[in-house]
This record gives sequence, structure tokens and C-alpha cells, in this order.
Amino acid sequence: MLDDTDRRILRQMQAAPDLALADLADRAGVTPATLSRRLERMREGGVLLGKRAEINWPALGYAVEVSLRITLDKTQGNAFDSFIAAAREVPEVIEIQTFLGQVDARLSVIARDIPHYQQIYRDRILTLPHLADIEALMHVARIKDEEALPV
Amino acid sequence: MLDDTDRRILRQMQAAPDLALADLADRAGVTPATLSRRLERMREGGVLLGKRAEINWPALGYAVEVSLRITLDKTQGNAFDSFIAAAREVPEVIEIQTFLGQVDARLSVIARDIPHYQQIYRDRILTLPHLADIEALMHVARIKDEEALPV
DNA sequence: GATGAAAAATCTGTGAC
DNA sequence: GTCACAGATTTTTCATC
Repeated sequence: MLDDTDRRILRQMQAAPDLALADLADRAGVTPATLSRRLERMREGGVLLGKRAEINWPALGYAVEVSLRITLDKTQGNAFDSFIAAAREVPEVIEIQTFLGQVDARLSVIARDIPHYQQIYRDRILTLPHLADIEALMHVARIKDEEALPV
Repeated sequence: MLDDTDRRILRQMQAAPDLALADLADRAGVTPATLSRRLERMREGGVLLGKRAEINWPALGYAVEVSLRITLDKTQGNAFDSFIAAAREVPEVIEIQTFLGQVDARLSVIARDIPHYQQIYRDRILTLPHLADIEALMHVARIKDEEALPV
């Protein structure tokens, strides 16, 4: 379903996502036409989901990022679904992850500064439905190494 | 430094990252020429970091994702730096986040299946330097709502 | 100083081999 | 899979507000 050439393409694409097709083709050792066809195949196969614009939040004035670990009160019907639905509506929540086990979810929240974070926390997080427990961690850095993914 | 037009562009770009420039220009209510110039300005200003290809790991055969919460033994010199440096070298670690506080870092690890995860965990995670404590959470879903970001 | 229209340059996708 | 080309897209130029 996916051969070494495809993997090489994906690897190069992670290492240099903004490259034009011709340059990416060079690096992956194929011609642009081949690359174009393989990308199309991977998009159709659902392996390649699309592109995402990366925004530098601190540069935009959002200096603070906090990771919240959430446990829900699951005694009521669909606590999970209504919690997620409500959390998605909070603009400052930029990421939601859900888990199997004792902890139910993790939210990443961004804010301009600490007072702004406090305000979001009180007004928009603590008011989310079915909360049982929250633990907060102040974020320092996010590191991803695009060149060493297991493609 | 960043006006409403820029914000509108960023917002539309998050909502539909794969759109061609001309279509994006339409939605943001500017001409392609203006859009091109403003994007360039935001790239230079460091607000826009670039585009990133999104890979569907399960479709690629990586069905398991685990979130590891790491506490380090900081009694030795630069535990932090050497831990991060070593973690980056593990291909299956697709994300590293560091924190201020009692918990030091969070790693996202992907694996083909549970036995494969166990193998990575034993051979590549537990061998990382300066580990004091690890807590693992099995990942269920990752949700991001690009249409409700605080741009 | 930034914008819009149109030309110029570049890039992508398709068909033939 | 490759080559060459047509079509589409992006960037730059130039005049304008």
C-alpha cells in the first residue's frame, strides 16, 4: 500500500513542508510528475490529511500557554461529549486530547499574559460542564523534530 | 503591527489551510496581490511560521498513541537538556512539551500496536537519561477546532 | 504607504511515451 | 516512471488613491 518512495516523500515533506513540488521531488529523488501523482494517491488513501498553517502565538501577543489535565464527573449521561463540545467553543483552547483511563482529557489554553489566563480560567474553563478535577501546568516550550519521525 | 485585515487572513487560513491564494483572498476580502504581500510580511515578522503537512498516523499503520508525563531527576547538572536531546532522537516521539513546575515534560509516542509500544517503551523510553517518574495515558482522539481560534 | 489590475514568472497536473 | 506541455497559480510591476 505504501512503498519506500512514499515514505521518503513523507519524510522530506515533514523536514521541509514549504518546499515547492519540484524541489521536494528533487530531494525525494523522483520527478515532479511522479511526486504529484503519489501525493494525490496518498491524499485519496487518507494518509495525507492536508496542510496546516503554523502560527507563532507569542509573536501574536499570546505569551502564555497552559496545559490542563481534566478529569470528568462521569456519573451523568454523556459527560464526555458535552464537555468536548463546550471546550471546542472556547477560542483560547487550541488543542483537545482525550484519553483512556483515569485522566479524561488534556486541553492546551493560550492567553496574552497571566491575568488574561486567570480570566479565561475562571470564566471559560471552570464553567465547562461535568468537571471533576483540573490540574494545570505552565508551558515552557514545544519541540518537534520533523527530521526524525518514523515515516 | 498587525491589523484587522491580517487577523482576518489568519483566521481564514486556519479555517481552510489548503485553499489557493485567490480563494483565500476572496474570503478575506482582499485581492490576491494584497494577500501575497501581507503573507510575506507576516512570514518575515515571524507571525506565520509556515505550513505543515498533516499525516494520518493510523492510516500509516501507527494505531497507538501514548502521552507520557515525565518527571526528571534534577540532582545532576543539565538533566533537562540531555533528556530533551535524547528524546528528540527517538523517531516514535512525535512531540515534546516542557513545563514549569513539578512535572517536567510530556512526550507523545506513536507505535504500530501495543506490543510495538511496549518495545519502544522498554528500549527507547526507559533508557532516556535522568528519568525519575513516568505516567502514561493512552490516547483516544485529538481534536482541534481551527474555526474558533483567538486570531 | 498601501492597494488594485494586469503582465510576467513560476508552479502543478495531465497526456503521450 | 519520465518528458514536455497546457493550464493554473503566485508574484511583481506600475499606476492610483
